[in-house]
Amino acid sequence: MTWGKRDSGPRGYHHGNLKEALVRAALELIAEKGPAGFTFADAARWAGVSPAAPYRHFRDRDALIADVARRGFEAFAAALSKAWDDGRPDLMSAFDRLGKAYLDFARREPAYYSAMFEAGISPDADPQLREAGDRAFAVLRTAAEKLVALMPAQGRPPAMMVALHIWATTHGIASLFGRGDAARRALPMAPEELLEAAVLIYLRGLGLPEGAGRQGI
Amino acid sequence: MTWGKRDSGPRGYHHGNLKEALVRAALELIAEKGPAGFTFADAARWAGVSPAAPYRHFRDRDALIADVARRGFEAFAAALSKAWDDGRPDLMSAFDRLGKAYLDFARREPAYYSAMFEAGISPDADPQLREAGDRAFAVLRTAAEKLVALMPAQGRPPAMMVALHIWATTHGIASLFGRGDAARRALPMAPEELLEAAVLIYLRGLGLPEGAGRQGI
DNA sequence: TGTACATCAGTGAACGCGCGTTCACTGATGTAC
DNA sequence: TGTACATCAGTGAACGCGCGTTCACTGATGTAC
Repeated sequence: MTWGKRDSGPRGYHHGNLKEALVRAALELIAEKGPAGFTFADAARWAGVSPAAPYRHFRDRDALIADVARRGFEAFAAALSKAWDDGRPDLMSAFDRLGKAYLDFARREPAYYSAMFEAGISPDADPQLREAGDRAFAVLRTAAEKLVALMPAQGRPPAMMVALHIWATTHGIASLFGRGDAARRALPMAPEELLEAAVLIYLRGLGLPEGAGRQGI
Repeated sequence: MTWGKRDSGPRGYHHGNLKEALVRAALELIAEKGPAGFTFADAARWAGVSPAAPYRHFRDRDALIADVARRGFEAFAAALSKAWDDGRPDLMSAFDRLGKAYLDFARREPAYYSAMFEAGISPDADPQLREAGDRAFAVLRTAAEKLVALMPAQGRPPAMMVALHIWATTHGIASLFGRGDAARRALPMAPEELLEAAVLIYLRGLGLPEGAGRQGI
């Protein structure tokens, strides 16, 4: 993707799409310097616009970041949803894809991921933000439900708990090892392998019958 | 703890312990406003000293944060080590204590935890920082080794991997749910319970004989 | 189809502010003899 | 024990800078008739 500052041909007095441009500026700048390392004025400069212009679209810097986070959650939910694909062709491989999609998103979109989880904005600040976040989590939760349903009815663990376990482990791996930035720990294996092994062990621990959820079973 | 700005009696021209005071100031301010939300000048003001004074002790703001992170890792290693207590009286309860100590540290010392994991400073920047970090991780790793040693020799998983799994899960829970600050997700159970359940399931999945590592076995 | 007008989305200059950093300085402390 | 001197750890004033924010303004766009 090559979002230039002026890639949409000649512009006049009006930018035409400043709101979008500011969001892109924020993403660029967060990716470059971290969520705390960019300013409102920076974003305006990046978009090629006067420092007063952003105020037409966002109340302040936090509102801009919140909007970035919201979009991030939406993209995240879409990516997870696509990977999960309703559990096709079989639960286990869908589950595997889901984890990889999670790590992939964190690595490919570190700016979104930062805005979503590390920028210190509360999900309760904005209902739309919260909804988008909930929608992303709902994918994990649905997957956990399908998985739990494979198990014998008695002794089934709560799907919510399973979803939270998977989320925490994946988020932990992503934030400790799975990012492009420096400040990340080195690993003796790929984050994807680490995650896959963790999930396999965990699911075995849940008592999921070996081979359950595999195609043909 | 009540670290006042001038709690050590009357001071003269010399502060006497400015380096320590600056570290405390950083902790206070990080806890208040996040790792990005404090400035060198802020720290000086907090310590009751002119804005030029900190330069006698730290090259710049990053050096101060790195020092805070190093001390954090040292305190962290000590806390984990104490909780682990060489696996006494039995491995499973020591393991349980270890996880709780981890979460407890993240909650009780959010400023340290932020500086260690979220301030964006690379562990490679400073050898002492790296060593302190390694020492903390070594506790987890030792615990994982002892645990793995309980298993039959063939099919033993690598202790390193087990340590990384536990670390990632615990870090994930701590950073998603286990902190005092806002911007954290709500949970239908205590982070400690969530972690304990995750570890139990995981260990079962590793094929650890039920009851192994319990006292009397 | 033209035209008058309202609204929208930018400008650019200005402001007060706090930050990081440097500098010559000075009071306090430690040490050699 | 006293004194001269070196070193240490602060001061305080100053600088240039970029930020956030406001303001009256103006060019561009949309719409009623």
